[in-house]
Amino acid sequence: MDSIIFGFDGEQLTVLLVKRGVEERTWSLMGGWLQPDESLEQAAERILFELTGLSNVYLEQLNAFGDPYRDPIARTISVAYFSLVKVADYESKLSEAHQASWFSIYDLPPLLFDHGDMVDLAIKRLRYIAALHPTGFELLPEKFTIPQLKKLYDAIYNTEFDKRNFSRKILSTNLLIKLDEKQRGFSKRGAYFYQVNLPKYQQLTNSFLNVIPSPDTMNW
Amino acid sequence: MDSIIFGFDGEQLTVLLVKRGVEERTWSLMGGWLQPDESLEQAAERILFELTGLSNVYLEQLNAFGDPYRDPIARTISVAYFSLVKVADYESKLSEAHQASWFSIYDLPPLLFDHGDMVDLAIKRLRYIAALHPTGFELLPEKFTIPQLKKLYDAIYNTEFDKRNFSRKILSTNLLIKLDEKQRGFSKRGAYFYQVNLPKYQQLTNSFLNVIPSPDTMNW
DNA sequence: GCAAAAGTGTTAACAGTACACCCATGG
DNA sequence: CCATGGGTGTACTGTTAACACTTTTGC
Repeated sequence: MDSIIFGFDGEQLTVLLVKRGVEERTWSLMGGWLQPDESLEQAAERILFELTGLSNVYLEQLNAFGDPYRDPIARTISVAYFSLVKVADYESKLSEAHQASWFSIYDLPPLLFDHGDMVDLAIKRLRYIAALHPTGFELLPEKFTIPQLKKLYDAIYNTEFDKRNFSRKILSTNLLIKLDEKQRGFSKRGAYFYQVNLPKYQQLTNSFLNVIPSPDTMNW
Repeated sequence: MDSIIFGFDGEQLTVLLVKRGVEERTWSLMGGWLQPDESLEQAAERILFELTGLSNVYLEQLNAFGDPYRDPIARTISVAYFSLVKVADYESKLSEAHQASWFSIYDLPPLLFDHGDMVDLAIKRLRYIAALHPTGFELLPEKFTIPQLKKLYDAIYNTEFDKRNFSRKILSTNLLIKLDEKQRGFSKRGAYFYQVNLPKYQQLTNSFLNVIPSPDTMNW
């Protein structure tokens, strides 16, 4: 069981890596073993919690990896999960037991076994999901500004979105609630904070894979 | 390892089920065990081949299922694959060793273990994928007509698409090559056969998960 | 008062939707 | 000659995409 943990530091989309193994020379994904009475998802939650102290986090099964030679020592199957965490919540909760560190997805070190493939696939999946559904909030604090959200999407897709179209599109979902408060200290004018309309958002997340096109609405 | 095998009989979207287990009283998905030197995908291909004699088939990992009590006898993890097969190719290749039979997805018998969940998830995934990418061809013979294709999509989504809009959308992908030949015997006028522009299609399939939105092209 | 980021509106092109008629042919 | 399914076109509507100027405020 391995975990691809995504974060966002305000500029870069990042992945959390640890030093693991006997030699502790190479970086790897956070991982662990499935316990006898755990479901896969429970194990993924536990592993995430052990490293970050976080629970109630966006978590999704990515894929099972089972190349017979992926681990040169023993034949193992790994089910990879990926999660989106709010880096601010995490901060110092980072378990001291692991040497863990965030890396930009555009500047990763060599990784153990097939962990590089896992990260690549996770990035693809994240891009895929985030393009179809408004998921970005999962990587931002409770309160965030539209420019922050745009920077996140810029980072995910390594591009630059048009801020006018971007904010129109986001706001048209009616998923964001504008707060009276402004972000201070970053820009002179200050940007309004927003927060997610949680009930509405959760209704959506439950059904990402449930969306059935109505007649003539296929989207090729 | 379990396999959700989809087919299309011209009217209904169907799933291939077998009688398995000691008592052979309940239906189940086709499954098998991973061999020591096989990758997951190789195992899925082998299992599919053993039952249907087919290879070179659309095959995709669905999910790993690992509820601790999914199999009441032993703790097992199952990686489920789903595949789309051309029923016509298959026909009598059906291995006699297994009692196998096609069921409409709208009329399934009770299934072993969590196989019902697997099928449900596979149907969702198929709907999801087919709405975003032109995959339907995988379930039809080499040569097929537009009305056949429309019937397939009607069956997948349990709805009725508008034939004018449907054919315009399909043809606008430029993925279909019109043949000179007409289907005879089914309708009086006869419908033209088409076949897939394979190179173009394969380029696409390789990148279903690679599609990166260009700026301002997110699709919420 | 100016630099830097926030915020907002308009237009043109395109895609999606709804809808109806003619065509070819076997019987 | 008529019933059945095959094939096509058009007008309307909504969405996407491209683009530029004004506002606020810390310094």
